[in-house]
Amino acid sequence: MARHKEFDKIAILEKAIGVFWSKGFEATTIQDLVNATRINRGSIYDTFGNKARLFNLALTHYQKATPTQKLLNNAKTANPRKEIEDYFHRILYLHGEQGEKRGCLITNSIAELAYLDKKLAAHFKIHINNSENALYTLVKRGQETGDINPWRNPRSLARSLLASAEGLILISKVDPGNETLLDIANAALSLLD
Amino acid sequence: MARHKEFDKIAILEKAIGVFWSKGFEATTIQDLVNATRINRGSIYDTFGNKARLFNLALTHYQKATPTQKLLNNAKTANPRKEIEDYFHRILYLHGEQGEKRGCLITNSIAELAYLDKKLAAHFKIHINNSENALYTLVKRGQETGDINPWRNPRSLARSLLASAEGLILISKVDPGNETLLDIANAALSLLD
DNA sequence: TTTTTATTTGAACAACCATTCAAAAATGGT
DNA sequence: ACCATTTTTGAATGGTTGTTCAAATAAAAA
Repeated sequence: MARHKEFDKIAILEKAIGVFWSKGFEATTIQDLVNATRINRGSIYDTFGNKARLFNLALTHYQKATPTQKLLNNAKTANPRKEIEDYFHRILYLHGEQGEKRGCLITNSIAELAYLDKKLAAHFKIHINNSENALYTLVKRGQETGDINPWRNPRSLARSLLASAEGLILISKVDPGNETLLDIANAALSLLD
Repeated sequence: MARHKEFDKIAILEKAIGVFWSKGFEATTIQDLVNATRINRGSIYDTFGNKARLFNLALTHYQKATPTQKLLNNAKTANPRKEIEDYFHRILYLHGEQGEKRGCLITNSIAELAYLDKKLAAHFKIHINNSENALYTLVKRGQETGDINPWRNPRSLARSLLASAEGLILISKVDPGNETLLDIANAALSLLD
């Protein structure tokens, strides 16, 4: 055995996420990543392969801490209506007035790369499907307990909730007032009544 | 006076739009634009300035042919409910099954560039505000004629319609089934009842 | 036809891109 | 202390980037 790595892979990955999140994949240069991570170019390649692979790892790691991930974790157990409300409130907190103005890394990447990169597109499709299914599970359960309007088609409702969330995140990038984002979230939630 | 230009500026601009639309701003190279337009690099610079200026012109020209532009033109005169329904139907036609899978140039550009380029961000903000205001005008008019649910706040409703449209366009990029996009549009339109 | 002015052309530019690699440095096991 | 193994380092790679420019070309005006 021999020498250990001097840095924490995950800490580096999280710094890389920050760069990709702000600048997008194409606009991010290896030099940007060197500056942000403060490790040598060679170490980046040695540890993460190349820019595309690092981006993939960044995406996957980023995903673990999103409102959507919490939705996935809680879909089968949590209070359905409250969980959907919390989902929107987390999004509002993240992208609202004092939150991020760089949108969501996944949403940004879908817009930038889904048409060009078939492998990434497949990854994004799975992510969107998972989100839809988590919302579907919650809606269905909420309709059974009577907390959610039982007359709406649960699949359609799940899809439109997700679209509202994505639209909200996109619109948050032009920095509208907080009331705008609140209106969007509340209108989406009003579909539960 | 002397020589005329051999090419049609607008025809060239539309070819450039196609490239930016498919690849985004950063991933598009001048060489891509040379290949697509079949005019010389020098002519591109002579006619359009530089990449950033050409992109601006492309955005502005693209905007003139969007569903949103039609909304802006008709907001004060058209049948309010029908115009909003047509807005979503045009989006469905453009981004649905046999439509574009590259999303909307403006939506894509917001995701890619709004956080990085303050000038573009201001441009996008105006565009979003105009869209919201057109929808607001239509909702208000529809509420007066009784075609649209008068109990909903017209400003909130306009905002959520726009968010649904943006979400629909984003989700269309992962190529879901047509029913998914239809569900989103119908749920948004159900807010008018 | 000649002059004048604009467009077209292709080569050239420096800067920057992602990536590679051999040498140097460092550490755990013997 | 020494060896084996890995990480770290910094320079170098070849290709591509956006942009410029002087010369060649073409056409309207004289």
